[in-house]
Amino acid sequence: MSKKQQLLKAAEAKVRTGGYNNFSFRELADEIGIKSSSVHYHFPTKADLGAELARQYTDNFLTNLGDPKILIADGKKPIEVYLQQFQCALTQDKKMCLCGLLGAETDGLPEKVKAQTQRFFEQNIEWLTQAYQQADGASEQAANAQAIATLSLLEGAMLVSKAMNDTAIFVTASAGLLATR
Amino acid sequence: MSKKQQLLKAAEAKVRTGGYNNFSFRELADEIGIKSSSVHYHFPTKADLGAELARQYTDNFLTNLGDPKILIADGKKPIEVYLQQFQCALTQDKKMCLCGLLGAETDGLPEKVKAQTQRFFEQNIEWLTQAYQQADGASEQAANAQAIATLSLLEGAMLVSKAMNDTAIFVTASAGLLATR
DNA sequence: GTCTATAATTTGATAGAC
DNA sequence: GTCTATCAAATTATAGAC
Repeated sequence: MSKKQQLLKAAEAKVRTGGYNNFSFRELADEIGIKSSSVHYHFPTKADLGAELARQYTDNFLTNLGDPKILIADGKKPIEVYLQQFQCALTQDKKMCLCGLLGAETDGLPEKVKAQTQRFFEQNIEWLTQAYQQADGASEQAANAQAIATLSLLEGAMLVSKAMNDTAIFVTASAGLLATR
Repeated sequence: MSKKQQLLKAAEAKVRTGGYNNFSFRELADEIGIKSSSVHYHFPTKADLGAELARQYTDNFLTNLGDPKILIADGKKPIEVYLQQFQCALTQDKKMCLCGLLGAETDGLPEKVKAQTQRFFEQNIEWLTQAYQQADGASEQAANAQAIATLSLLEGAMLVSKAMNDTAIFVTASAGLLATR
């Protein structure tokens, strides 16, 4: 892995633990064995690093999800896949969603970090809207409303699970999403 | 208002904007016209201030809610009252829930701040559990699960609304809570 | 790409006078 | 309760050598 990717990986862990103000260039540099001045070679400013972090996180998240249409064609339920991805982020990494945390502190972020964070939510709502339209045959308006509710529930479930240090909370909170109606 | 309360008020605005690491004693002191060293008279350490902030926020939040039993006796629906309180926090203050933000960054917080943040969630789940039991006649187990889902949905709805800078998101996300079933 | 060196600022905190 | 003075450490960032 390139030094740049190592830096982003280290930063992701810090931000997902305590937010954008919870890491410094020196800490990241120490972790991967270079000097803080070298970090500025890869990322001129902290805002640049934060924006790239949110950008990659969003792209990876959506890539891992795949296309709702293809999931259905493969006999999978998109909402189950989506829920599973959130649950893995919480139970495997034992950390909050990166963009969930950044979104909560959005008004305290540099412009370019805020913009990339917002993109995460836009694209997730778009994905979920398509999923609900194609799986349930819902109208676009109804699917969009369901998408917003689902995204909110899952981000909130992660947040409450973290706050109470109990991953069972996530399972309980999200159980309703899978209920057949 | 005492200097101590003024400090807490200033700190609340900062934390609800950008998290626990988004304020300094100097900034707070400047805002209310004293020196940073005087802040240490009121709060020995930053963790002390943070813990007191979360403590008061939780107590005020629950006091404003009132007793679910009495709300029902007054002909009000507890869940509507609860939702309204979250919505006001978002639309009037234009800020995230204090403990929502602190909860998301819980692993980056001093122990005593974490403890007070956790208390917010415990007491909110307790309140909602009682509300669901008394309003819907649900079993304690079912009411508890509904409580967790409702709290998660509302914290998440605030988070997503903030991230997308659109309060309509909150309304859409929470609309399902009021649906008569 | 990485280093040394350094600058300018901020931060949490303390000692002691008034 | 608030102040002045001060501290040690941390932070973001830059200049220039290798």
